[in-house]
Amino acid sequence: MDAFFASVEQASKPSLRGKAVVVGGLGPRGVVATASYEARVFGVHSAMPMAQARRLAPNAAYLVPRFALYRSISDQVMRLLRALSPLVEPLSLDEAFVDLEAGGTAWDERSARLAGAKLRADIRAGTALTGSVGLAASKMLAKIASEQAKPDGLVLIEPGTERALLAPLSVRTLPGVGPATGDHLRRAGIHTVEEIAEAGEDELVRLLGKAHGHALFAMALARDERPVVAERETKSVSVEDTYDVDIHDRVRVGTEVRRLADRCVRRLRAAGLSGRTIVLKVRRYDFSTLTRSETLRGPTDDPAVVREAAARLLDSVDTTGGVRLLGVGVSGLADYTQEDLFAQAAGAVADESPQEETDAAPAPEPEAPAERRWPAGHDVRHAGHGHGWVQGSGLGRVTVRFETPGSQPGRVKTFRVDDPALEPADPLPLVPRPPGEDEEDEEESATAGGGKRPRNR
DNA sequence: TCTGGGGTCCTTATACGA
DNA sequence: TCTGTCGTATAAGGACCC
Repeated sequence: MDAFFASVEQASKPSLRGKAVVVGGLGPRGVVATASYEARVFGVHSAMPMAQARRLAPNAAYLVPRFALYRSISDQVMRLLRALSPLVEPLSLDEAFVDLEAGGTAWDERSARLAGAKLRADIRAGTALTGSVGLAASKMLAKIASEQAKPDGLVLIEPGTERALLAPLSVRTLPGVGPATGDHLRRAGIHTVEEIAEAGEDELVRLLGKAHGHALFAMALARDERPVVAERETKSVSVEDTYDVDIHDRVRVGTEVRRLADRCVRRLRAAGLSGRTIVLKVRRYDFSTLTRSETLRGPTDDPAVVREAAARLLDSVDTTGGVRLLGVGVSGLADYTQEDLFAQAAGAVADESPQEETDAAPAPEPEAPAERRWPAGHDVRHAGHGHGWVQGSGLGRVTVRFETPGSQPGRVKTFRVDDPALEPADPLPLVPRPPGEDEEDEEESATAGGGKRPRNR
């Protein structure tokens, strides 16, 4: 999908169409998740600090991500993909590999182009969004093709042309070559894919190590036999928070770690998993990151056990100077939920207390700041004016634009944050549902994260 | 106002039992 | 009995991806 989060927001908010839209964390330490193509013109891109984005594009619309909505649209698109083949490998909410041959959907260039074109049309009809398609003989090449196809295009790499096509490209186009490996190669005088091939396998292994070296050399020769795998098992579950200001108080650090442990266990249990290894992550004031881990004698999903392990791990960490991020994770997963006697014995019987605080919004209670109660971009309903979305809030006021996916760009009105006529609302479908076709069991209605969740992530 | 959150995989060091 | 070695777990850190 093209600029997925930003495109969803534009589709759901007519006044933002054709405008620079930036979706990401709005706090002092937020980063950009997705920038619309209009915003990219200003140099804004993913992973950029929000502060920098605001300097580059001060007039863009800045919105917090609405994952529940994106997930429901993602599910819709993935369903279209699974109609093409049972072999669908999602990479994220907005990207997936499909083995068209295995699905019997395509067997040559012509049939592949047809399938790709139809898919793009179906996506547009079903979601009002554009998606790009890359068609090729391997995952790596399909991925590169889809990058070239963006936005709103289709690219097919013809068999036999692969190596010539790769040769002049930057090493950074190959999957697995990021900033560090890119620098490494550059210092060795290797800038293009062709130069990787010329360097030879031994040299690459010497430069980058065994796994990476062999893999990269194969990629450079357009050799990639990795199969499309539909179901991948989850290997770890973790949660982490970056705090708006560094935490110095050791007691506060302890309570945060406990909260994170509880949240992590809730996710673990929701997935029907338990795990043996508990991991604590600490990012300090200077951005140095360290992890401490401990492996239990058996898998657990007991909040008290995880909490106490995390607390023990914290004991071995120096937090003077302050911490900016804390995280708790569980790995070494077992897919069955087993009450483990050893692990349980390790934790006191002070079991079962973490039933408060739902996974989602961290309790926007009475005196929550306006920005928390009315997050920018979220939908609302006003008794008199109908459906709209929060354009901004603060100082006791909330500004709402009244429009819906199918309407003309709407009007803006401002209310007091405690106006009783105003209440949060669920997102509306981006495409009007054809009458008489209520979607049956898969009813997820683009609402909050309820309902079933994909087995992974 | 520098730098999110959720993952995966690899490398290196160390400990330990056969 | 002593010593080296081999394979496997564990722990910590890094790179990468979306």
